[in-house]
Amino acid sequence: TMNSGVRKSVLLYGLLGGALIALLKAIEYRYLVVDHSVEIYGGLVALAFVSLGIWLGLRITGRTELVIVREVSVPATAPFTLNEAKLAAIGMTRRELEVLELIAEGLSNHEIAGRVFLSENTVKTHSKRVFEKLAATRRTQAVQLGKELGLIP
Amino acid sequence: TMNSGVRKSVLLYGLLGGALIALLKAIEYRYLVVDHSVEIYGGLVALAFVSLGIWLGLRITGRTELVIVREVSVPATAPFTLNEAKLAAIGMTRRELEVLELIAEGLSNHEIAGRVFLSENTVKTHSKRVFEKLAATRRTQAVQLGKELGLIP
DNA sequence: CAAATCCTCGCCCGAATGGATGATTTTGCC
DNA sequence: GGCAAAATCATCCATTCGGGCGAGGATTTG
Repeated sequence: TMNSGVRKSVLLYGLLGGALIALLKAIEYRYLVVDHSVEIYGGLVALAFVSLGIWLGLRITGRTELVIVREVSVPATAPFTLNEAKLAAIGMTRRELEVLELIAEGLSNHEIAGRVFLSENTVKTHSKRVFEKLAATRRTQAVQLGKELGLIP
Repeated sequence: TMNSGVRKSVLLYGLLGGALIALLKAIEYRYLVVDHSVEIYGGLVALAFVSLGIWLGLRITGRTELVIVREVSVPATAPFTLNEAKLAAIGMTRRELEVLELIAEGLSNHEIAGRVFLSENTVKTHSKRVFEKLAATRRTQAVQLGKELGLIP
């Protein structure tokens, strides 16, 4: 058991050592090796194993990124998106919605007619349909319901 | 310069090696050392440096805390706080504000009268004052202005 | 093409609302 | 207690609004 571990290590540093020797030879450092062969060899081997250890250490621990998600509450003025579903569900047309919006702005039928270039009677017809579809009997009520349904801001 | 680095390494593994040898002696592994001294010694040194490397690797990386700040758009139903300042600025009374709130809910004067136990005429008087102070001529307009001024939700 | 839907406009009538004015009672405060 | 502000109620009148009914034209869709 321990024997195999030792043999593996021996094989490993033997190979590394051989490689290093070859490298040193190649770059003409032979004289150094001759002079201080043991120190140089040992030092380089130590350096190599330290590097290996560092690599292993980084490898086995993986990226221990501690992810902290900090959620910040933002006031967020809901930008208002028209509730198309509700719009279709109650069968309200674009023109009717447009009239409802103008009613919500506080305009009279006469003013709305002037704004969208319609006769006052037409505006009355549209508002009438709006009331029917919203089940309202007053414009203030229609506005309230329209807001609740997300049809107007 | 390089000399000092090498000397340091030599000193380091020299000391470590000595310590290991002492350790081995103490635990009666001398016969092994005698037989395969070079292999055992090198292997143990390699093991030591690998351990050092692993320790270093873990040390230098530390725990990288990755903080992610996520802006969560809270529905933020602004709890609505009555704008007392505006209220006082335009001189609107509590009763008048109450009537304005009910108008905003879509109630008729008759319904409001029933709700707050007033005669319809009184409700009309209050709503009239509300219109004066808001410079409105219609209840839908008064509601719109009231919302803008922060008098009603 | 025919049917359906939407948009447009008109008329009538009753109910609701807005505006003006006045009066009495209640309430808060000095 | 007395004053000022607020709240209450009323009447008259004009305008607006809501509801019912009808109808013609434009656009889309089967």
